Order: sequence, then structure tokens, then C-alpha cells
Amino acid sequence: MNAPPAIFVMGPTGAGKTDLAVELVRHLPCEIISVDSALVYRGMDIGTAKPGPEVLAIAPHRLIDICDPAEAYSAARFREDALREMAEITTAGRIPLLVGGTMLYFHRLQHGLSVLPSADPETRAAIEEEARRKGWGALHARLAQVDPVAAARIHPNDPQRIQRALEVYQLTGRSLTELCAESAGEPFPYRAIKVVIAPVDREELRTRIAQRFARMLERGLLDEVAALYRRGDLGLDKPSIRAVGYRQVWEYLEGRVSYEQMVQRAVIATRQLAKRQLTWLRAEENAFWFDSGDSNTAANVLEFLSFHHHLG
RNA sequence: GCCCAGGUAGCUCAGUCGGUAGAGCAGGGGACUGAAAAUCCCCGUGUCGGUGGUUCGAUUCCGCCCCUGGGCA
Repeated sequence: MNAPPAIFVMGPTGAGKTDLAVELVRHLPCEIISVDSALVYRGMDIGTAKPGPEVLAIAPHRLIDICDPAEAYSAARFREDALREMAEITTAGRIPLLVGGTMLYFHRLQHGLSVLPSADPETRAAIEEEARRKGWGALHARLAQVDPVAAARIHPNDPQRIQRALEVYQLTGRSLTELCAESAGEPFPYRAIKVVIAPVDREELRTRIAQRFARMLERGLLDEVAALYRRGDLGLDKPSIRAVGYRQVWEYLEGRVSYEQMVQRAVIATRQLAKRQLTWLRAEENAFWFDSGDSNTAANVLEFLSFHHHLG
């Protein structure tokens, strides 16, 4: 019980996390850390619904605009960055307020990461080249030889995870399963107070998502993506460009889909993202749920935090 | 009005040489350790347009009707 507090605001895309966070910093001694794999990228503002300068002036966010879109960020880098920022905020006598929708980051932050090698582009390229020739089935079979436990867990159709498991083996000579077993990851040195903000009504979320994407287009999403497109060093193989909205506009700029198809696909992809986020959220332990459709959500959350946790 | 092509899952369509049907997409659920806004897994009953007929049995064959495209007038 000596662990310092940290507030988590988690929720699916479009639930109003940013608005809530801004309300909270105005009333509590908090500082915001973004937990979002897309907000880290510079030049990706409209499509990520990144808070604008006016909002950032009153509610600064840490861990946004820290990467170039050509870079790959990761859960591991996030954990390191977040813990550093949290320590700094706590030392200053304030409370870290972690806000975002990247549930893997929240999860790994709390549960730790095993000691594993980080991504190695050369190894990955070699594995991909081999997959092109022999097929992922053959690579899954090879994984079954060096790491039967991982192979049983990873589906033969899941290239990303097959690649990662083989990469770890090739880099260290030891299996992913083995390495994960011997270092589970350090405990999380904070007392997390978890607030989930999500729509009770799924239909409401769908409308919000469609409207939000329409607004992004009005604000110039096409121009924003076109600027990235023109750079020439980016593509659909980059995590940044694979982000919801950016990917679909990219395909439109390549002339592969019509405008209408692009809009429809982007909205669908966003809904599917929200669904996956909700799957994570349902599994989140000790989280307190608030309805994003309720106009009093901010007041309710504030009351909850101050009454039950003496935060200010 | 005539001719042709269609009307099958929320959508796009396949199929049944007559034994009441299945893909993709959408949707739902789930997994998740350095790409995670990613990458995957599981879930398919619907008057097979309507109505008569033939048949043991029709979504399938035949007649008529309705609807939607396209063509000819």
C-alpha cells in the first residue's frame, strides 16, 4: 500500500478519453501520459484525433510526437518511456494520469515484459524472404521444432507472431518460451486506479465513429496523408501507415479504392478497432466503468476519484 | 408492350444433373510479451421473389404473376 497512485483512463476509440483527461487535470494534481501507439508519430494529427495546441496548452501530454512515421515504436519502448515519465511526475509530487486506447501498452506496463531481444530488421527481412519462397506453413513447422510450446500457441496463419518467435530464436539461440519463463517481468510499482470510459450502447459508438471520420476528412485528413505519401520513404509496411484511417486513405491515394470505398473501409476498420479494444477492457481487472454517453461522466469520475482515493 | 438477364444470409454472389444451401464482406465473441490503430482464431436457418402444377419429394423442372436491370419498340 506504499506504492504511489497512478490513474488510468482507458477506453475504445471515440469514447471521449481526451475530454475526460482534460477535465481531470483541471481538478486534480495530475500530469497526462499518452498511452497510444499512433499519437507517438509526428505529422499524424488529424487521423489520430491528437489533441490540438489549445488543448495541449492546458493539458500537456507526454509521449506524443516522439517518433518519425518511418520509425517503429513498440510496447517495450512504451513501458520504458512511461515508467520514466511516471517516476518524474511522482517525484514532483504529482499523480501520473495515463490516458489512451492502446491496451497492449497498458497491459505490458502493468504486467512487465520478459527480457527479449528487440526487433531486428535484417533478421525479419531474412525470415520474410524465406516465407516468400517456402510459405509461412514451412516456417511454422520449423518453429515447432525449436519451440513446440510457442508453435502450439501461435496459429500457422499468424505470420507476425511466427516471425517474432523465429526472430527471437535466431537472435539468441534460445526459444521464446524459455526466455519468457525465466523472466516474467518486474512488478508494477504503482497503485493503479483504473477508469474505463466506454459507450453502453454499441450503436452510439458506431454513429460517433462515422461522424468523427467525416469530420477528419473535413479537417484535411487527405492532405495530411498525402504529405506523408509524398515523402516517398513510407508505405503500408510501416506501423504508422497501417494505422486506422491512414491505411485506407493511403490505398485511395494509390488509386486502389474509390473515395466511397475508402470512407466505408476506414469507418469499418475503426469499428473493428473499437471492438478489439473492448475485448481487452472486459478482461481488465479492478477497472471502474463509466458510460461515455452520459453527459455527467467527467463529474462522476471526479467524484469517484476524490471520494474513493483521496486524491485532492 | 415485346425480348433477354436476374431475384438465394444485413450486402455481393456461388450452388443444388430434384433429396430444404455456402463463400467473401459486414456483424458478434475471443487471443494477444519489442508492428498492437497490428496480426490472428472461432461463430452461417435463410418463406432460396410469389403462386399453381409435375413429383414420394421443388429453392432446383414447367406455367402464370410480381419486382429489378439491360435491350428493342
